[in-house]
Amino acid sequence: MDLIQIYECFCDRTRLRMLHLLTVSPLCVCHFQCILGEPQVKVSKHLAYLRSRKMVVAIREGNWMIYSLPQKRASELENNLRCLRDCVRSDAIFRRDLKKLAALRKSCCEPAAVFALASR
Amino acid sequence: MDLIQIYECFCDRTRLRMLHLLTVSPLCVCHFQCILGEPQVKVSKHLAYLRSRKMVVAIREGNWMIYSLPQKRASELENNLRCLRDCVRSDAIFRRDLKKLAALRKSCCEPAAVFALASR
DNA sequence: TGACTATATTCCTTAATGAGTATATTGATT
DNA sequence: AATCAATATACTCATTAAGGAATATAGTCA
Repeated sequence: MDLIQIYECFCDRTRLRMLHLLTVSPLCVCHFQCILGEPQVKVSKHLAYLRSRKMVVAIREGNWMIYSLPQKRASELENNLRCLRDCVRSDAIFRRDLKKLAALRKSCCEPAAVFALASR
Repeated sequence: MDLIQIYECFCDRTRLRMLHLLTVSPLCVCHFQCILGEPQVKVSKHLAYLRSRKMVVAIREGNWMIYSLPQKRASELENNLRCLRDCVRSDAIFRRDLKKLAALRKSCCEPAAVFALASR
């Protein structure tokens, strides 16, 4: 994997928050919409961007698309994701994202099956 | 310091190589030209880009401009620079850059005073 | 089949980026 | 003052990015 591509993916705040969330659990589009508070188009397009660069993979589950980090990740990606988590540990927005995610995992509407996949 | 800005600076290969080199030693424009094999404009403009985002600082030394990482660096920057060095440890281009730098430090033409500053 | 839900894609506009060419600036030297 | 060396800036062009609005697609369920 090309380092530059990783940084290109990282250099938009929305994508950064998405990737950060994906380090915790696979998620579907509606989860992102809900947690990030961003419109569907925006979420969907950023996911397409990430997908085209092999930073995430997607599988369909009925009506839902479940996005996750690739099973097998280049070490550069691993390193940078770890670094990211480190850097945002005390960042208000990223912390709130994690909280919202935790809440979703309990309360969740529908595609709760998603979270079963989190056992990677 | 804003994480996004860091990644924006990181997402061009020339800038990435520059920052990587600066983790070793302050350097002037002509050093970058020589090590990277890129024309003066390109080097100069990328340095301006980095400077405008506070990723590097510059001081004048006669005809030369000496660029270095800021003395006091945000922890995010430190983390990411460390991560970068880690990621490129076995990368051919980055390794060659380091070799060329080492060579320059011995043979160097003129603004050798630069390297005295490396004792940070 | 037809409506519905979740998601993706297209089109458009605006702004930013990267590279090259030419030119300007600034300090040093004679 | 004139010249030179090192570096910076302005201008132009092509490419990419980001967002919004509208529309398309693909599964699901009655």
